[in-house]
Amino acid sequence: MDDHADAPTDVLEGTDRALRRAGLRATQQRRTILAALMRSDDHPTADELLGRARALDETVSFATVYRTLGALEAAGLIRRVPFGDASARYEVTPPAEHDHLVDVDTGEVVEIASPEMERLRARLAGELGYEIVSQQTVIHARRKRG
Amino acid sequence: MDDHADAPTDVLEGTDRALRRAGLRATQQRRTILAALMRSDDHPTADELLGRARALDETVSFATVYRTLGALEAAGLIRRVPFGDASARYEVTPPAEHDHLVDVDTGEVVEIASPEMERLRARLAGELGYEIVSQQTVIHARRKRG
DNA sequence: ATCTAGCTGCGAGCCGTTCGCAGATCAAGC
DNA sequence: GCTTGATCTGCGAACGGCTCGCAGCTAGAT
Repeated sequence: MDDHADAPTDVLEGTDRALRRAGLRATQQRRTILAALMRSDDHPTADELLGRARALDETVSFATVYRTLGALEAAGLIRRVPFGDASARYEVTPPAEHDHLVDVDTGEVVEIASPEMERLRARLAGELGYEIVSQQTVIHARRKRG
Repeated sequence: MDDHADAPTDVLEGTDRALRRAGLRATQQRRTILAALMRSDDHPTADELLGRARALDETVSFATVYRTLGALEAAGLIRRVPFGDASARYEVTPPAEHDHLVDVDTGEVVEIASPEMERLRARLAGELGYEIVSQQTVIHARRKRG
């Protein structure tokens, strides 16, 4: 995976294609917002994302961040991660399902990817007659004392 | 398990004991609010709960519902279930962990209890050096056609 | 029965989010 | 390229869920 994107052009071109594929107009602001989220390796709130987007493009406004996040979420490009917080947090839709573990003391977030888990969930839902559309697991945990 | 509570006294006595054990003063309002949640078999919002509590006792107010929910949650007696909604939803803390499956078409909520799941989660967290404090899984799913 | 820490109701206020509108912008068709 | 119209944006005002400050009330210890 590319772990750093020095050339903004790369990221922006990627966002452009992604936006078009999602049936959205590729505006300067949407490009910027999506790019800002893509280069984030945490789970920013709309507010934090506004800050990061503005670092790339001054003109991005508050309302547009919210509207864009809504549109991108509806398109499935990104998703909302429901930590306990008051405000919503976002991540780009990951290629494979994963869960989130939150350290209750530090607030640090660890992503847990487990095919085993995924299979078990699918099986349990299947037994009830359901197909999983999406899934969100947030585990609150504390570091084990050693 | 007792699946219906015809005698309010029973429920109220139960709430009283629970409140005291949690180190909270057993006021009329808290009793009522906790009782209202206990006899709910869904996951009411604070607003819905206010309605149900008022059916039992007119005097319960808005602010008190929120304050009580906060106190009860902090005490571990109840917990917040983070469905996608704007407003928080609550349930009395279940004896055993369970996940929630939400039918995306009907909004219906199914509770899934799986020891296997619980074990797997504990194992995965353990491998990362964490002890699980609490956990919330919300699965959005669609009824299988057939 | 008395006393006081703790709780309640009320209303004002807060914070994240949404909305209406007028002007700007993208991109399809010329 | 230029025009054109649907779509998007910025602004500020509004909204909904929730919290808080205050004055009065109450549980429950003494």
